[in-house]
Amino acid sequence: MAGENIQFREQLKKKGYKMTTQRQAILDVILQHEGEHLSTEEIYELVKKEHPDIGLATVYRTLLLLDDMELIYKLDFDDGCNRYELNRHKDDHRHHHLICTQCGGVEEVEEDLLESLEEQILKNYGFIVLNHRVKFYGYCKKCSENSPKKAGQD
Amino acid sequence: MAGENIQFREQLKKKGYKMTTQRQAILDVILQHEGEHLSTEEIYELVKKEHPDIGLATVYRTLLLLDDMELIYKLDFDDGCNRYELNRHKDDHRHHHLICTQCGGVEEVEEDLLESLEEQILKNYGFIVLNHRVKFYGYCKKCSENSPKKAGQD
DNA sequence: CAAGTTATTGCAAACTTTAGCAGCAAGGAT
DNA sequence: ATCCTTGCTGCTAAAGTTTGCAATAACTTG
Repeated sequence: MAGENIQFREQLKKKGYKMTTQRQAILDVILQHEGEHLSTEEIYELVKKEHPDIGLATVYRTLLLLDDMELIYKLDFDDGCNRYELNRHKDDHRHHHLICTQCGGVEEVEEDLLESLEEQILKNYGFIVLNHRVKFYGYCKKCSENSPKKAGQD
Repeated sequence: MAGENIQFREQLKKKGYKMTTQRQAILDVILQHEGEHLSTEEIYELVKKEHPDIGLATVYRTLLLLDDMELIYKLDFDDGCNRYELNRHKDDHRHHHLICTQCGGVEEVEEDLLESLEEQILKNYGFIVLNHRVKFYGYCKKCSENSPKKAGQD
């Protein structure tokens, strides 16, 4: 759990950003609530317990930053607000997400296997791929063993 | 192109909803602009040309409805607004998006090439993939020919 | 085709997220 | 430890999206 903090500091420094008590506090809350899909407002309320003076805008900005750094991952459950989840596989952005449309759970896949696709994209479209975001929707093992329904979306 | 209209009417009836001139007008605009990733505001402006009295909230609600029915798909390009695209290939896997971090432009890739990855996911994780969302971030042809800068993120 | 039922609309207010700005604080250098 | 540069914060306003409600329009039934 301390690993994320150190890594966070290093990534910030590398990009010329600064570590602040607010950012620390927000990351702490996220780490303490690993596994929950907290919304921005929920994170704001939790952070306020220790830091009552923090501004909501700061929470929004920090979450954006953490998402950029891929320390957290923005989820879209179509419930009218942004929700985030801790991303345990830090600097390696080469992983994908499996989103179960039944239970809402999110798993991660280590395999990448997109190199050939990216080469083809460069060849056919002249587009240089620097990064990617891949989400697979379907049924996780548990749910598919129980009761498969119909497909869901982003 | 008329197929979508008939299909839309039938789906509405099946769910006990009603066809209205507003819904018709909004669907028409989307059909007429297939291939563009229109935002809610853009759709609103286009619809207003023929139906000046339509309310913005109606456009929001109708797009939500069309998204529920999977006649359109909501896209998240992180540009601060909802964008939608027509869903031509129902049940079919969809194309990928190339997002230029320099100019913000969005292209589409027709190739899929994810079957082998999805098989591997089923084998290793027991996860049944029904659909996927793939975004590639980088430099489009034009931007990379001009001035390649530094890497961008989601 | 008129009447009744009920979903839908437009408006406005509420809510969520982003942007601009002046003062503040973090990190590096002295 | 102090100064200095520059990013960061909190506030507020604006932009984007959703919700509540009374009036309206669409489908059903007779």
